[in-house]
Amino acid sequence: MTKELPNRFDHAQVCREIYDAWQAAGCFAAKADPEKKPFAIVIPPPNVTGALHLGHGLNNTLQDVLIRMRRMQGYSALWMPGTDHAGIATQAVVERRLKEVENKTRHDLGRDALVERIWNWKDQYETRILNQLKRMGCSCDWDRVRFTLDDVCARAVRATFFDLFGKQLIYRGKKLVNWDTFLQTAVSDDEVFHETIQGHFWHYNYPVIDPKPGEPTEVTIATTRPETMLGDTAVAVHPDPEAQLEKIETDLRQKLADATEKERPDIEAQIEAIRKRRETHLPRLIQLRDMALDGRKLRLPLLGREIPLVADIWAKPEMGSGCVKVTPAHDPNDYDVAQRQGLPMINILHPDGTLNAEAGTYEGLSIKQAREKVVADLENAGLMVEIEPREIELAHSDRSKTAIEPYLADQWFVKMETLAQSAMDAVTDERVKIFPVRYRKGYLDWLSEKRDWPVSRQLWWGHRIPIWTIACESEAETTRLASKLEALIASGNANRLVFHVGEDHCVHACIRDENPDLEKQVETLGLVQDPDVLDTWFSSALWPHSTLGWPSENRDLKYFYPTSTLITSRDIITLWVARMVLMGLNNVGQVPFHEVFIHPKIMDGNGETMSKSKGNGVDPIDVIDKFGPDSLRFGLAWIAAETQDVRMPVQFECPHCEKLNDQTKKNRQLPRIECKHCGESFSTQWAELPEDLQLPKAAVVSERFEQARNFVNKLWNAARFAMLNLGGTPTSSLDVQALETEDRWLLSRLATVTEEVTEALNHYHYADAARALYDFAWNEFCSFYVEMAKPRLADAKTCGPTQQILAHTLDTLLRLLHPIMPFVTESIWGHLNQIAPVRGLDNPQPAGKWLMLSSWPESETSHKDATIEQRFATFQAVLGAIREIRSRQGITRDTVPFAVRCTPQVAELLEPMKPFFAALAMANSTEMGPAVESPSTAAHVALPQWNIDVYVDLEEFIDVDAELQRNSKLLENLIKQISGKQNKLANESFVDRAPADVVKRERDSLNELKLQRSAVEKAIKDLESRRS
RNA sequence: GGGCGAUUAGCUCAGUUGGUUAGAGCACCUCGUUUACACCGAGGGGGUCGGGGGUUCGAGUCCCUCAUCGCCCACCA
Repeated sequence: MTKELPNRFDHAQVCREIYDAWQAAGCFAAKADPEKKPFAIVIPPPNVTGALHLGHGLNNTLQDVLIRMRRMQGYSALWMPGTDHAGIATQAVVERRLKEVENKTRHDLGRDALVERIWNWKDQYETRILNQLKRMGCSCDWDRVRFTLDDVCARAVRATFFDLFGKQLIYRGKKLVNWDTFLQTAVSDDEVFHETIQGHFWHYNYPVIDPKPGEPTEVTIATTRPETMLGDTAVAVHPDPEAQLEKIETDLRQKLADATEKERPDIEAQIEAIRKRRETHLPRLIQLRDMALDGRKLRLPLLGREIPLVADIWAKPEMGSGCVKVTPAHDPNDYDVAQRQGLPMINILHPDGTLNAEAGTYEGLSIKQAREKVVADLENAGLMVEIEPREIELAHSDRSKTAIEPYLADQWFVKMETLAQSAMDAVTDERVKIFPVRYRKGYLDWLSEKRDWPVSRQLWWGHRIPIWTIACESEAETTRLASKLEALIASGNANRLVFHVGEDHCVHACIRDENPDLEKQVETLGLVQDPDVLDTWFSSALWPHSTLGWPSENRDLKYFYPTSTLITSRDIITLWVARMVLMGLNNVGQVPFHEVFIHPKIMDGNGETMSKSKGNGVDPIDVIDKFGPDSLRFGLAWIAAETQDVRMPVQFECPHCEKLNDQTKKNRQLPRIECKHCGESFSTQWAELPEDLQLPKAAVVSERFEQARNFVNKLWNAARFAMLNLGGTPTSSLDVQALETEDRWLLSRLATVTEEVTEALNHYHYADAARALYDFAWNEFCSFYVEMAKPRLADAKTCGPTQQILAHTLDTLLRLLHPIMPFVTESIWGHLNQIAPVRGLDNPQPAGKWLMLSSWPESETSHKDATIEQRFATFQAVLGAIREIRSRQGITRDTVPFAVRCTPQVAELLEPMKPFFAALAMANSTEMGPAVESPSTAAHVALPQWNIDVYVDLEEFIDVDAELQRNSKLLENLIKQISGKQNKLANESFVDRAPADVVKRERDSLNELKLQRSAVEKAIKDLESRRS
């Protein structure tokens, strides 16, 4: 059977079979096993908005590597899978699709029908996402798949809301929200992006009502949004402009004192501007301030409303006219002013962005229309002073790509004071450790602001807020209703219903679990359920315990919670990680996880983050199809170092010639591209026209995975070699100390690598683990041991131990590589089990059926032997020297004689390696030892760090000129190094102050270099005499 | 404006507490199809470690500064 093994690992064929077999054998199932220690990871639930890209590929690879290692280490390892409903993002995608395909809005469909559509979308993408994870080899416990909107998570959400509401940690308040007029919902700050557009700065006047003699008759203000003046409720001036200007000047002077030469002119100009302003503006500002304190009013243009002039610190005397209009319902800062000054707040917008009745004659206009009309009317009224072009940053909704309007709305908030503090404490006292540690700061800073968390969203897709509200007419009615609700609570609903009386006689009742009867009774009293849903992060925050069944007490929750590690990306440390910590503490009383690992982000070739909308995202499936899942995983682990993000240039794979075309900013959004190699056209994800869709579509991949693919193949072929040679492997115990140098070297290295890999993975140093394994497997196991094993396997006397060591090393290597490359290792394991089922050195044992369930290797520290490793390194160096000479001299087929000048100890050590010089470098040793001198026909390589000279006697092969040239270069280099070291050692302070061992090392090194120099000089002399 | 990070070979990145001649993969050059592997093997070329200053016997590594780039937070009448 082994002869039939193909010379390439057929991932397309094999991986599915292996994955299905693992699943059928129950390898992924995690049980609360009291005999084992628990180890749990909850997946950061991917959004069901779309398919996974390479960033998710990295995230999930790292989780799977860890969970597989822990499983092998004997933990009861749970990887909890699931997806996130991603509230606004998913609703926006579905609504956009609805608009594009059917030209309908959500209002045409209605709430239930839209939500049903979104569920369909979710089903489709959840299936796709879970399938992507499976193709990647993720060993999640698939029987436990959760969705943040499913019944289990819903119970947790309602229990949490009920609890917080009962503790008065959830309250209702007004807040200016970012209003998306297209989706007609509030969007969070994180879902807003800013775009610089060319706009204007309009300066116009507000007339003063009944100005006294000497007083200004009007106040000039400036705005980029003139239409909002319809909602103005005041104009503000600074309460103490003189002191404020003085303070600014003082600060600037301070800055000037510390400034560099380069900064000075700029600061000086600023100081000058402030001084000038004191002359030009200050008297008038003081006058206005006095008028404000006097309670004077202004006439709001166009609408004619009287509005007060107020003194408030928001107005900056150093800017513009020094006065600012106040529109509390449509500007966050103005909102603060209104709070301070007790001003009314006038909302001038309908939810769809058109103006409402407050706008008077402007009612019904869109914002754009209103702006044009307001500007025109101001000009007609002769109030416009100046229109100044200006670049402005305009807020846009990330979801609908339309402009954001600040909008005053009733919202539910979570009080953060105590919750945030608890989450800060958990990190400060290291109950939760964050790696790399630098991310702690951002976490703590964000939480320390303790800003209340607005949790309501005006959406249809999400957890409906479990609050029923009624606005009563009077105090008396409120009291009556309260007693009815109390009676309802007393009738056996104590843990199910709670209510609070809010402002304006509003009564809010919260129902804990889904309970149609109770809901009906509450609704009979006239209360109506809040139409809003919760912020998606509310349910995500519960993920570590809600997925384990909280609030119901159960074995799994007890056993697996707190979970062990959270592996995620840095952009959601605050939004998600911090909130999980505080919710976990509030609900369960314990942190949700002990450690958090923040991994790098994957950027495209231009250093931009990958995203679907930019068209630079890579579907892991494309990479898997081309390179195989093991290559994807190894390639990702290889780059997962902790310092920084990684650029991964992306290519289109031409479906005609399979060659790669670079993806650029220019071509990444084109529907069709012409292959630069074969000239044929192919389509991309952006294809829409029928003629484009006809074309074959290009997979988007990155050549970064070629290295990993080659490594998989290398391992596969090393295993193939083993298969061909391991028939009849002995199963007796081996005395390791009695083995040959190369055996002990390999076992020593294996012990070291085992330790390094284990240690690296324990500290999330994935790249280190991948590199250690790559180097060992390729350079040491394949390039040396396997090559050296060939002659030994052919000899009946040495065959047995060699087979045993080969089998054992391959066995251990497979275990170590398995978490990173599960498929190819499991496949090889199956073959190995047929040819050499019993493996080991000291009391060999039959191997288990599944590699994935076998044990993680322990480092055999007794095998570690620094002397042996040193000796072997000497051998490698001499071998390298011979190979270098052969290559330089262009000798390809002939066997050459060589001699080595070295200490007697080295000679003794090299003696048994003689056959390997023949096998690995086609070279026969003539002489080794201190007495060896350069033959006149020799090419020479010096190994200063070993105090060795290697001579290859080339006789008629020698290319004298080439050799001379090389030796001169060598000599030059040696002289440079010698003089460097001599200078160093001549430096008294170095000799005095540097540690003795460092100085000694330098001295020894210098002596060796000098020996080398004379050897090279002699070689040159010989060569020259030969030439002449 | 505040914070964090980055700048090392043509490209993408490593470089552990400061200490021999700074590494890897890809790309490049030369040679080679010996029965695991051409997705291979052997060898090679290529770096003033972003600029400047400092600490130190000694700096890619520590400190200051400048430049460029990226991310996060705040703000932007």
